[in-house]
This record gives sequence, C-alpha cells and structure tokens, in this order.
Amino acid sequence: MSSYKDTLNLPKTDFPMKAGLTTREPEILKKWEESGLYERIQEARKDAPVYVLHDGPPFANGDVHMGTALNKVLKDFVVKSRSMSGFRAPYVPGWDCHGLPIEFKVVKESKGLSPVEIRKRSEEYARKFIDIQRRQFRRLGVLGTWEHPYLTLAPGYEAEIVRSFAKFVENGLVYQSKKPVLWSTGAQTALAEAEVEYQDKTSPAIFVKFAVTSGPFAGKASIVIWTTTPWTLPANLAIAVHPEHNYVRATVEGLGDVIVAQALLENFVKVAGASSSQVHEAFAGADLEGTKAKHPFLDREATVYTADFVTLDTGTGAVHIAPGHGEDDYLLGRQKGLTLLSPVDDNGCFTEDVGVPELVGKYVFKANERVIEILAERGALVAREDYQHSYPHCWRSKTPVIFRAIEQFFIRIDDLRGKALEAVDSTTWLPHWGRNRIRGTVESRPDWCISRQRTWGVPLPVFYDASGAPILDPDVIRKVADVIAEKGTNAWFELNDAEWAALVGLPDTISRRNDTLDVWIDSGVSHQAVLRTHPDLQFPADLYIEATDQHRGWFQSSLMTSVALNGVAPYKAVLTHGFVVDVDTKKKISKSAQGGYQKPTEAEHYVNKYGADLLRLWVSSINFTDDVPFSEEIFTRLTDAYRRIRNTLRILLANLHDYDASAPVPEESLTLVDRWILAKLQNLVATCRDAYDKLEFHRVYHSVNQFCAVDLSSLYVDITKDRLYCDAASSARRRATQFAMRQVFDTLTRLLAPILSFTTEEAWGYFDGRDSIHLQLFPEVDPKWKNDEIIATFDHLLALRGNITQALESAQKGGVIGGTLEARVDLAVPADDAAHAVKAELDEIFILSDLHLREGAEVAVDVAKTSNRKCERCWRFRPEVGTISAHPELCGRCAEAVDLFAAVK
RNA sequence: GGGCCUGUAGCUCAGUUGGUUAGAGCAUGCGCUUGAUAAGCGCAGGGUCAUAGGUUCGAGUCCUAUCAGGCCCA
Repeated sequence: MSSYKDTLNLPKTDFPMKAGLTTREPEILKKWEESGLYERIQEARKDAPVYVLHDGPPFANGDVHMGTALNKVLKDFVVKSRSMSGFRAPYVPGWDCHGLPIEFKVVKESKGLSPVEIRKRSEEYARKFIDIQRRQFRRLGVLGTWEHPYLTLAPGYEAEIVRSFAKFVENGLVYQSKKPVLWSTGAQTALAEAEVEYQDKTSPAIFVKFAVTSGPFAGKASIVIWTTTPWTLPANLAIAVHPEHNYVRATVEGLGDVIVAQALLENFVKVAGASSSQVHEAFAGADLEGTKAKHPFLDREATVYTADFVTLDTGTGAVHIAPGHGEDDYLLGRQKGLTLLSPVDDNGCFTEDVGVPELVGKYVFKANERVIEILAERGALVAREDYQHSYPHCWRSKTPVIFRAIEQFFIRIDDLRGKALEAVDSTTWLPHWGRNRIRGTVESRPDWCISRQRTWGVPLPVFYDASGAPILDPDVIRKVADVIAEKGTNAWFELNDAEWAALVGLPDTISRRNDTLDVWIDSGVSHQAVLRTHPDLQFPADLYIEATDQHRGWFQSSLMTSVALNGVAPYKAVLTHGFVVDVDTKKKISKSAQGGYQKPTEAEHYVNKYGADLLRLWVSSINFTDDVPFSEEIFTRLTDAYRRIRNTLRILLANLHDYDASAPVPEESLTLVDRWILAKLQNLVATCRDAYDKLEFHRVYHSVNQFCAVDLSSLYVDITKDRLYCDAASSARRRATQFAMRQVFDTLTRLLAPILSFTTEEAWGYFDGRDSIHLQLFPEVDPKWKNDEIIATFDHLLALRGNITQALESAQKGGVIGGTLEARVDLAVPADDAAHAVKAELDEIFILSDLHLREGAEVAVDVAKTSNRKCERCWRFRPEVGTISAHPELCGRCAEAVDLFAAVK
C-alpha cells in the first residue's frame, strides 16, 4: 500500500524546521558584514530620494537593556522598511560620551586624579562601553555605519559644539549670572533638572519666631515662619506673605503674640503644643508689607514683602526668604534689590560668610541640628517635627541637592521660545499628544543653565580678562574651536593660559576656568555636528525616535539649539515609544527589579536564549506608543508565533521544490482558491505597506500572523495539499497553486524582512538564490489579483464550511465516521446561493470525499458514512475506486497520475 | 500636588462617524491526522470592555469622578 507514497509529490526542502537562531544568526550576521551588506544597500539606493532617521545617541555606559534594544530595533524597522520602500535610508548610529555618570565612576575608582588623567580614563571608559554596546546592537541585526559611528567625544564633533556655542554668543543668547542653581554637593556640580531625581526624605520642619521691630506690632509680636531647611536660615534676608490672604495677631499660650495666616492658626497652635489661642486682630498680608523683624540669631533685620507664590498648604503663611537658596527667593530678592547671600561652598559646607563662627566648615544637612539648637537657645524655636516629603536628589551621587547661588552661564530661553513653539507646531508628533507634551516643556522651561563644574566634557570656551570679567567674543570662541578640531578638547586642559592666549590672539593676562558645557548641549547640537556634516545625511532629519522622557530631554535640547542656529526644528517628525514594564506589576522593569526578585533586563540574555529575531518579533508585536508589557511568558508565546511563521515559509518553499518559475502558468488554470489567496495577499500587502508608512509595526505583525495561521496554514495549504501531493506533477491546477505559492512566499518574505531580518534572509537563500532579501523592494499591490468580490464569495463558502465542520464533529463524536474523509456530506443551500456557481470546486475547498450539493430552503448539512471506497493513494473515498481495471485500488485522478509517473520514469 | 498618556478574554492586539448575541491569533481542554510530523486540521470553554455615576431610544465607543500604572514636572 505504501508503495504509492513514492508516486506522490511530497514537499521537499532543506530549510530546517528547527530555527536554531542562537547559532544561525551569528553566521548570517558574519555573511552580512563580510559582504558589506549595509554599504551595498546604500549603493543600490544611491539615486533614490533620501529618508534620514537621525539616531539619538545612547549614553556610553552600561549594557544594552530591553528598553535600549526596543529603541534600536524600532529604528532598524524604520531604516529597513524605508529602504525597501525605495528610499535611500542611511543609518549613522552615535554615542553620547561625555558626562557626569562616567566621570563619577572613574573618580570613584581612584581618587586624587588630575583633570587630564580623569579625562583620559573617562574616554577609555566610554570607548569600552561603545564597543560593548556596538557588539550588542549589531547582534540584534541592526544595520548601519557601525565602523564609523558619530561620537560626541570626537574632536570634529567637539569643535562643532564649540562653534555652535559661538553662534549662541553671537546671537546674544548667552549671559553670565549669579543665581541659585540645583547643586549636587556629592558631585560638586550644578545639575540640570534632568539630572535630578526625587526621593522621599525626612527633614526637620521648624517653626521660628522673628520678633517684629517696626510698625504697629513693633515689640509686641513675632512673625512665625516655617521651613524644612533650617540650614538656610543664616542666609535669610526677608519674609514673604501673601498680599490677599488674611493674617492674624493672636496670643498663643506660652508663646506670646504671634502673627500667622488665619487659616493656619489652628494647626499652628496644635503643633506648638499650646492649648489655646486668642485672636486680637486680623488683617490682609498686604498690611505687613515693609515691616521689619529681627533675625533670630544674627545681627540683621528681615523685611516683610508680599508675594503671590506664598501658599497656605503648610506652615504659617509666612515664608522665610533666602535669595541665595531658592528660585522664588532669588526672584523676589532681585525684585526688591536684596543681596545674594549664599554662604556655602562646592562641598555643601558653610563658608565664613555664614556669620556664625561655629558653623563654618559644617556640611549643611549636618548643620541643621546645630541651627535648631541655636534657635532653641535664643528662644526663637516654636516647634519642630519630622516632615516627610519628596526631595530632589542628585541622580549620580544620590545625595540631596541644594539650591546654591553661583556664577553660571545661561542661554536666554525667552528669546527662543516663540520660534521654538512655531517649530513645534510645524513638526509631526507621533503619537499626536507628543505635541502637547513638548509644548508644555517649552512653555515652562526657565533659562538654560549650560555651565557645569565638571572635567569630563567639552570646556566652556570662555576666557576671563585681568579683572575677572568673561570675554564673550564669537571670533575668539571660533578660534578655540579650530584648535579643538585639531587637538581635541584635551588641549583646553593641557595647555596653559599663555599658550591659549597666543593661540587665540588675546593678551597673556587672560585666565581660564575649568567649567564644562552641559552635556545636553553635546547631544543637542547633533543636528549640526552630524546631520549637517555627514555626507550621507541631511538637515533637517525626517525622523527622530526616542522614549517619551526625551520630550524634555533630547527632543527639546535639539529643538532649542536648532532654533538658535537655524530658526527651525531639526526634525520633520518625532516618534516616541513607551518604557518596558513588567507585565505582572505593570511597573517599569528597572523599578520592579528593586523589589527583591530579579528578572533579567539585559537584551543579551534574551538574544542568547531565544535569538534576535524573537526579540525583533516582540518589538513588532506590541503597540509601542504606550508602555510596553514584558515578561518571559510573552516571549514563550512569541516562540509559537515565530514557529508558525517559519513553518509557513517552510511549507511554501517545500511545495515549490519542483516548480520552474520561468514556465508560464495560464491565468485560466487558477482556481477559485488560488485567486482567493492572491486576493488576500494583495490586501495583506496594502495593510503592511500602510502600516510601515505610518510606523505602526504591530499591524504588520498581527496581519501577517493572521494571514499565516488562518489564510495559509489552515486554509490554502490545507486545501491545496491534495492537488499538490496527488495530482500529476505537471497538472495545470498543481502548477497554478505553485504559481500562487511562489507569489505568496516572495511577497510574505519581503514584507517580513524588516522584522524577521535573519529568518527571512535564511528562507530567501532557499528560494531563488538571489542576493540578500534586504536589497529587495517591498511588493506593490498588484491590481491584477486584487479582488474583493472573490474574497466575499470565499467568506461565504467559509461560513458554509463552518456548518459542515460542526456537523462532521458531531458525526465523529457519535461514531458515524472516523476521519472526515469517510463522510458523505449532503449540503442544502438556497437556489441563489453562490455555492452553486462553484460546485465543481466545493469538495476540494471543504476537503471532502463525497459531497452532494442540492437546493434547499435554508442551509442544512447531513452527514453519513460514505459508500465509496477509499483510494489507497490519496485516501479520499471516491465513487470510481474499484472501477478502473488497471488500478483497482485507485481513484481516477490517481490512476492517471500513477500512469504518468511511470511514463516519465 | 500639576501637565500629558494608558487600562477590551491567561498573553498580544482589532473594534469604522456611539447601533443587533464584543472579534482574531496564541495559550488551555477534547478529538482527528501521522504524506508540513519536536509539524498539521477541527471543535469547545474563556470577557459585568479597570470601577462608579451621567448623556442617549441605544456606549467598549461621548462626559464626569474614582482606582491602578507610566512619563515629565513640583
């Protein structure tokens, strides 16, 4: 019996079922790199319209985790899909190399290094991680100029940073000012807001009496302030009250007469531990304006001013003002002409200016207790309590930050804001709410503090004259840039003042300081240093892609610098993605890792376990505009989806093993099911092309997955099995199916190539022996095969098929039949039903041996055991079996096929 | 506390301008096949659409509040 097996046209392919991605992918990668695949793609598109995705540089620190991998793979989807859409889509990856995190690690490892030594080690550190990350990014299958990335530490890049700074100066955007900035005492530097993280902290909250010395209350009452930073009291110069809120003078048991906000009196009495209070008079805060009060322990008076920022949430409604230690305080102080007292050094220790000898040299957070004691000794302390609040901390040293007034350089944002907002409006934001996000940050951001007291960065290229005044001359700065372009920024630290004076043509009385530029300037000017200077790229970019936190970060720093330099945005469109979150806790993966149990978050772990294509498939499966769920289970699920797609490609290849694509297949030999799958294929092309255009990759994944699982695997392949295996090899309908399958394979592989870059390359290699899949173009919708009518007809037939399978199922359960091919099916459908028109093809479409179609008032299915005999070759039960004398065990089709097979042999 | 955003079956996603019993794939269970075989096919179970109100003849879809989560900011 099994002798007939040899006469069948069974599928045959060397394309393995088992993927073995972890070993196969590196081999494919090697081939890509050895053959210069990226360069060949660029060459192939050299005259095509350009599409520039500009890479936001990751920080050269740490391993590639799932979030970074998500970002890079998305970029690769864009580059590959745009390239296959017929664009020249170059990809120049970059790294952000300067900055505190690296310097911090270097300094922590060995203390007492000279600036030059710190810079040398920082560069080594950065380069080490560039190599590590580069290897990991490449392993993901991301194509680009990996041997020639852009690095913010390259002399040419550094020079562009300095030239950009020169332009800012030329445009009058840069000024120097002493004002309070966020200061990290742990890292001894000013911090950008982005470098600050909020943590819970318990601070001593104290209520302090200031005895009134002028006005109607002089000598009769004290104004009570509330603060959570007792150490700022030595810098107190004023008190602020709200002009419109009501204040009272009240006698509080044990405290004498105090002045506090009416609304907060009750709470104040409670906190002070008093049992009663008696209100004498009430008045508006404005009435206190100009009142003087004595500083509790210094020989100085504080003046009362009114200010709208005073709130009645906590405290007493009277706010202690230290212009050197707070933003609001500073602004009020400037408005009222107060001096800027900030008696704290770089390490956060009090200087001589603090005015209390015993506090000099003390770390401010440690000095809190002593300040409180002094207040208590002077009888000025009314109460203290522990106050839990969210307090800014340095993201690197994890120490609480302070506000400290220091000379810094700033960029005047007000001069850029209007243009920046216009630029925002002329940019496409994906998803659309990105526009609101960035508008909010642009509207609210204060002037940009661009100086840092750091070593590992681009020097702030400013000289000071003999009097200590900064020389802000764009021409001088450009001369500095020229030197840096040649020697790198190390020259700033290696040459002395006189040598620099000679180089830039300034008198040798000048001096330099060791400030560096905020690293956000570094990456922020990449549109200048990369887009405008790299021969493959152009300004502005078509697209930037980063996580949503970059609305305040790189998207904004790039926008501001570009508006300053060019007057327009550096990008035409900006796409954001969410963060990778743990599917169980719905928390950011990095955060859930803090909770004791550890789940691997490095991309390498998953690449080594499942393969890069699985990781890529994961990226394609999710809606990345929201936060991205992640878990081991999701990966397991995807393994199944992957296998389904892979096996689908495999069966298509296997069924094409004896197909000669050059031999024409007459169109009329295509049956309904062939036309149907080609029509479905056109719709798939339309969907996927649209999805790629709109950067909605998960629509590609889901529609391809559906197409493979339903349309191909459970329908088309299943239905055409019989003809492919059992028809004579050269039968017209078999060739028609191979024709269709060839189209399907070709199309499907191209559509999937940007996502399953390795697997499609592998499968493509078994196809026609053509060059890399990544050099190909996407398929177009072929109007010849697009046919929604056939799809509608087929949908209807599938509904009938549903009725039949249900009937078959119950017949099987009832023991009427074993396999479904044993069934005789009587199908009744109304006279106008489409089924009648394709009657001849129905038994094949329904995969039945013995189908009888008749007219009926409504759809009805009857299942019985067939009286036909089984054909030993195709296993279908056909009426003619036993009637062919030469082949008594075969059906007519098989008898013919066997004869033909023998003849050919 | 403020701004922006998210919340549909165990998992990933669809759900058109509000309109009949909320869909698909995967997973699960049960069958079939053993000529895609560490594969393939069929059937079945599974959702009070985060919660609570409201608008409407009618809401997963519009409005409000609450809860949970995220980013940014205080």
